[in-house]
Amino acid sequence: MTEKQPTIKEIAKRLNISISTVSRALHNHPSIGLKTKTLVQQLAQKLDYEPNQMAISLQQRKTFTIGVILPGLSESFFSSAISGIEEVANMKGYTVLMGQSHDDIEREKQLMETMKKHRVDGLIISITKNTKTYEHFEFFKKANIPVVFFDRIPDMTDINYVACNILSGTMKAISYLLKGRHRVIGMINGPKTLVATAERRDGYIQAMQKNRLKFDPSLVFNCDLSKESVYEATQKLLSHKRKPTAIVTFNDYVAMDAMHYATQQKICVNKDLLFVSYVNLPMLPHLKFRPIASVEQYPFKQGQKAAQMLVELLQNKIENTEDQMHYKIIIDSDLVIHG
Amino acid sequence: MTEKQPTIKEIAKRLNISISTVSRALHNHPSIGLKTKTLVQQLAQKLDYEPNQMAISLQQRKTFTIGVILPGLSESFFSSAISGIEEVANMKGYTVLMGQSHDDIEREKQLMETMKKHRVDGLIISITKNTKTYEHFEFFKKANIPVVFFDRIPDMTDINYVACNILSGTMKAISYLLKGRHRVIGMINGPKTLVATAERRDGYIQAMQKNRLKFDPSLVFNCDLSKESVYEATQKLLSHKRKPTAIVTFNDYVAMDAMHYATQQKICVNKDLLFVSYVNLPMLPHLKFRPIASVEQYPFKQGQKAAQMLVELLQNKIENTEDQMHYKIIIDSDLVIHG
DNA sequence: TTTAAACACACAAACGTTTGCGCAATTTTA
DNA sequence: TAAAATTGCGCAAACGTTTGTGTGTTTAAA
Repeated sequence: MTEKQPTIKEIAKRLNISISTVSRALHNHPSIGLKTKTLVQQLAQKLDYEPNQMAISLQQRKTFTIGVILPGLSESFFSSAISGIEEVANMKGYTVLMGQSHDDIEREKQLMETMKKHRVDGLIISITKNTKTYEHFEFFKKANIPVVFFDRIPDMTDINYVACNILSGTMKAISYLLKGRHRVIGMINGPKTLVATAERRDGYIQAMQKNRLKFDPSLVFNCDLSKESVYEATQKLLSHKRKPTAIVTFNDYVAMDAMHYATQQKICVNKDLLFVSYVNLPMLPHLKFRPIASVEQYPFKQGQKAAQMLVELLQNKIENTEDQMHYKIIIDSDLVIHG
Repeated sequence: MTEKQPTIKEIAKRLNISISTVSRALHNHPSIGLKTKTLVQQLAQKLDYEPNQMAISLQQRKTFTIGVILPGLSESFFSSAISGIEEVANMKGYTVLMGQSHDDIEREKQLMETMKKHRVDGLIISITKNTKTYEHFEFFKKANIPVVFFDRIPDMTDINYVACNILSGTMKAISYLLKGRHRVIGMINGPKTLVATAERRDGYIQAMQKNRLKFDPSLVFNCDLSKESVYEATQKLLSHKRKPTAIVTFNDYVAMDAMHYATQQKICVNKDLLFVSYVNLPMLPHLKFRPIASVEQYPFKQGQKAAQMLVELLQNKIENTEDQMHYKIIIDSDLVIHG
């Protein structure tokens, strides 16, 4: 019953040959005779031999494991993203060690410790919406293990990241509304800690400038993505002296909450008040009240890109240890109209 | 720049003491003097020393890692589940190695190989909807690494699993409809490979028996969960000689597809035709057409239970290697009425 | 003062691999 | 036929830990 997992030592003993020969035989090393080679391979097969990755990792100082830290898989954005990551990671021979921060900084730090203990070769991380201090990232830098930031990127220089072009996405969203003759457009933006929040704002501003319209900063409110803060922001917009006919929200969840609140206030959503948001949830077409358009950010593709980037960093690392080069990928977003 | 990660050997050298002393000092071993102990710990702190889990795992023949294989994180059921798993796993000091099978058997097998290579201490798996052969699970059994099946469990004896009481959930669902005077109830069931499919059927039968009503097998159709097959099943039900006034579907996604199809056929969903389903997606209240009730399966809780079970197995393993005991947990489901 | 504990530490083996080097036996070349 | 090259394999070190056993001091008991 309690058979131990077979080792190459075991195989060596049974075949009366040395461990090194077994090792080489299993790797098809040219200096091993065909006869012993097949002998070894057959026995290995028979015993269900599977190399011990721990031993290999120790010896090679490489674990073929990448860490992935995301805020939470419950958001479809992130679950798609991790699928993209996993796909290319596995293709390249890496396994993913996963962790969810649940937007808790302490948890984020703790996860990073675990990842370090487990000697992940690299890390992909989408930071907490509250992360303001970045020392825990410095640790990784010092330890010389590459980090790719993903979607939610910190306000640091000298980092690798892949993100979505929120600015242009926002411009598309605003322009779409402007074409629809909307002149008073509210915005429920995200937490100020996120660069994506700033980008939304900038996009709004630039879109207005491009159309030679004046940007009214009193029309944009920040929220922390909680239902309550969304309600509050919505309320403020609804009672604004310039009553908006359309609102751009940080993402679809925010939009849903805002629409809920507006409906309660007897506002006829999608008639008197339009919403445009981000993420473009797959569920959108099935919703009762839905944003009229949503900025698609291609999370799966972003995940793939991030993983590709990391793998590349992992390979370049061997040659140039002193490189100060940093990869930055910004993928395009598109406005998807749901009519 | 390219500083190597510090090791206890490094610490030992700098302090001119032996490796073993450093190791024990870091573990607060009583046989180390207070002076050296603090000396070591301070230096370790200063160097950002983090023990190399690979070396530890090799030495202890234990990785403190558990594998989790799920069909796909895009379904909120599974993303909740993995959150539950991760929560207790982390609490107990384990890290999770994650993989998605995407309902592909080959991928499932491949993932299990990877997990074996990485010497996970245990495995939690929710099998593919197509998995019919079970040899790859035998490997794990032989290797003596515990497996906990989760939600989608194979039709095997001598396994550990946690699942949801689908039978009673179904009975609740059917009873609810019967109370609403529905007498012709259709069922769009899942793939026959899943036990959960059989349980739904049995639940239907038993609920009818309990109410002294005749069960009509011609009212239940199987589908493979794809949109097309759902449409087909719906079509068959709609053209059934006994036209159903309510349909129980395998899960909310199936319900959504079925409702979509029915709507296209000019059926007034939720008036002429009611739906009841399973999973109880968080999005449900926001949908345009939604099942009138859905069986909540508490995926997060199930995940927690599964992880707890695995951890327990991991601990018992030390003492009784020959135990043939198997844990089975069946958690209750509830019918949530959405009115 | 002698003897026995108690203390604080060092040595070395082991976990399962990979890999540079060495060495004998065989084959090829001169 | 002798020298050189090739073939096929073994030895041993190394990766970073943990831990059983040994050993030299100091302290306490007799």
